[in-house]
Amino acid sequence: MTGPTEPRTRSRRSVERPPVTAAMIVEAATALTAEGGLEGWSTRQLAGELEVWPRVIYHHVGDRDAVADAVADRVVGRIRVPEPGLPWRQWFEELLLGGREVLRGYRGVARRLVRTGPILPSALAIMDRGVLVLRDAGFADGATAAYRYLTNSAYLLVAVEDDRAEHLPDARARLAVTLAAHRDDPEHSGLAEVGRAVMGRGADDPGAIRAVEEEFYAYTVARSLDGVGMLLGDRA
Amino acid sequence: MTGPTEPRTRSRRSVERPPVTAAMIVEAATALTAEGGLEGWSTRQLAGELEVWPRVIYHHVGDRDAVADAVADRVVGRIRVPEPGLPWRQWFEELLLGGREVLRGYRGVARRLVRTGPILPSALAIMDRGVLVLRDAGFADGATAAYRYLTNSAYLLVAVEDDRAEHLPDARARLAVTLAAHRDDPEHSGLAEVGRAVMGRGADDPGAIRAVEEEFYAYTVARSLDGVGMLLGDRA
DNA sequence: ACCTGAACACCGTTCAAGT
DNA sequence: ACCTGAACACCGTTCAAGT
Repeated sequence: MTGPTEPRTRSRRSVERPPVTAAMIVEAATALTAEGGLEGWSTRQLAGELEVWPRVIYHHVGDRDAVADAVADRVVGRIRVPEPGLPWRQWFEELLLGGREVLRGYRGVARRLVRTGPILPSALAIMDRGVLVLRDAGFADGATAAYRYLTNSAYLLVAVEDDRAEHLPDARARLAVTLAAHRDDPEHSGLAEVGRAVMGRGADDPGAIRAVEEEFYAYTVARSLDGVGMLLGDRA
Repeated sequence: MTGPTEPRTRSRRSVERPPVTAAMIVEAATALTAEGGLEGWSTRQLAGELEVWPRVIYHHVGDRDAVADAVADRVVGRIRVPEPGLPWRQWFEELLLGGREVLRGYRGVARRLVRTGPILPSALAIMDRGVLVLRDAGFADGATAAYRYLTNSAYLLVAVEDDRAEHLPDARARLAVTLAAHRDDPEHSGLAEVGRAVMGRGADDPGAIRAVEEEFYAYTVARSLDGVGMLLGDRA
């Protein structure tokens, strides 16, 4: 109903401010993503942030999907590509542990990264290096599959972490209650096992939760590296 | 504006039809999910399908999230739990390959399954058996982590397959073009590697695409089983 | 208890002009 | 070329009654 600016001096933006550019739109969208995730803002909010009408977004960048792709590309571009020459296992440990730090700051980008893959130019650049690292390590024809497997494993786990943070802040509590109900239940001794494993940690303290998440992420990366490592005959 | 029925005889549902129940709502939502995925229907469409006003959904089941949870629980309940007594590796191969068949019929459920985990009663029942299988195989305290890792690896991959089917029907073509541009590019020899791997397959034919997806899913399951297997000292 | 209408506060996207 | 207004066709959810 009312325009995007509030004092409504009508020509305020066009007179007092530089014209909006595509870069400014992506910049603002990236900031909104840092706050509420890639699905946490609307095109209308983004337009409001820049004090323009929604139509301007379409003019400079495109629809919501195009803006989201641009944000994802920017964020993935911040992932540091490890030094070439490192042993393949260490190269991927650095990429995947470092990548998580970047991606978790922009919820929803991990999911999009895995979905679109090397369609994002920044993801393509990383893949280029990673496949070479694996080829040099002796994976031969299997380098592409191994690369997809390793990055999928890790970044998909980041995507679930994002999902849980976004949708179910109380899910841990619900789960704890469910599992506690089966603790010492002889009919479901598998669940009792899980219950003991989950309850042992301080499930209340957010710091402890983060530590458990990080531990499971490291576990995931390690198991996946072990899994592809066996293709080389690495039986360490 | 107009009511949910079209002939608009106003009392049609209440006179000619049995009252709507929670089970009917979940049934209809499951059918809509089979058609367009878990995010592919709205509460208003669901109400329209049952020829009632949207408010009725809330009365019997709850909000959109509650309906989606109920659908996910129903779908996960259709996953066949393998025989106990199978070797652990074979038990998980059957669970994860069979689970994919069920989940792919209801796009979006895999993502929700991984996000909510054993909060879904049907997922809890499977976890109960799976953790026991791993404990009996000798994983001891590591059974819970191994269970989460194995099911995450597999079902998260199903979730991306769903995502790609839903959001980017033309993504394969875009990727093929991107990679083809770097084929035989000496500056990006890693990408050339990928290009050769991707182009080798008939990327046009949908049957070939499905076969490639299935092959990568089997690869993922195998590598993840290898990865946790190393924890047992399985160096086959 | 179950359902009807209608409303509230949003979406993404597009049309048709304006400067 | 860039931006304004306004509209179109949707959302999920809730209010206030009706039977």
